[in-house]
Amino acid sequence: MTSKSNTIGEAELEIMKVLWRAGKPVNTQYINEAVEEKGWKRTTISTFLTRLVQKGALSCEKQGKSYYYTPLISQSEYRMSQTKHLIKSLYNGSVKEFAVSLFEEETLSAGDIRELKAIFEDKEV
Amino acid sequence: MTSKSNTIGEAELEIMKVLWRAGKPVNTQYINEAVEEKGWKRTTISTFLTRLVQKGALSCEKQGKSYYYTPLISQSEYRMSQTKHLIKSLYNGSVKEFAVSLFEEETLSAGDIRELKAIFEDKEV
DNA sequence: AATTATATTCTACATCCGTAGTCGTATAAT
DNA sequence: ATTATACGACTACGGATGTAGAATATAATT
Repeated sequence: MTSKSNTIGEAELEIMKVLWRAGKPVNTQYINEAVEEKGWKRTTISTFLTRLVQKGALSCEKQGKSYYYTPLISQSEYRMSQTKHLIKSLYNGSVKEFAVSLFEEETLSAGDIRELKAIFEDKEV
Repeated sequence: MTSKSNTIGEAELEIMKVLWRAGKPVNTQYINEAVEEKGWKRTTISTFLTRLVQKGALSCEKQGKSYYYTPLISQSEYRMSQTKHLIKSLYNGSVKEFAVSLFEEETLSAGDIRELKAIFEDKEV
């Protein structure tokens, strides 16, 4: 048991996305600027960072004067885990049900589906 | 503002699933039996039901002595909304990115992918 | 060094969710 | 009529999360 809650909240996720996009360790200032449009106070962002570090989602390291943050969970790992969780919790773990649903329900637009179809057909498995 | 939190929790979702599976209004007793393996106390289930009604996810109606519950959100609606949310929040809203990721990352097994491929190829869009 | 600007920590609070105890009432059994 | 049951309402509580003020530490500037 990792004992980590491992749950990244919606707001916290926005921070992770900044880090993933950056692709390199960045400092608080960078993050602050990157999420400026969210209208969060500095201390709010700070709280998120602290909690993410506590959760083991980020590591931070002091370089020079400020802290630099690095994701310990990669975007693809996170995507995977969330997608799996969705399929498990809503589709009885059946990928097939999931796929069928992508079609049958209007989850996706016709364009989306054409796109998907193309991708799948191209792919050699 | 809908003022509804609209967020159905993990445990609450289990109740919804029972209702969806039932396909008809069922009473508390039925629900209690259906989720017996969860080991929840009676009052816990009661709380979930109350909250789900408050959230507008269920309606309840007294018939005879007990309440009968009916989902106000269908399983497919819920599946859709969750899937969309996932794609939006993790894949920049791009279905393409999502699909690519289903392949590239090891989200799905080779078998899963073959299955998907088959489904998509069969489908006329 | 003293002052000012800036960053980080600590503390706080409301809400949501999982979980459940208690109480009152309605129903059934004795 | 009394007692045992079953069920729904109300209350509670801890942890997670979103949000941020206050206090403190650190760095920059005069």
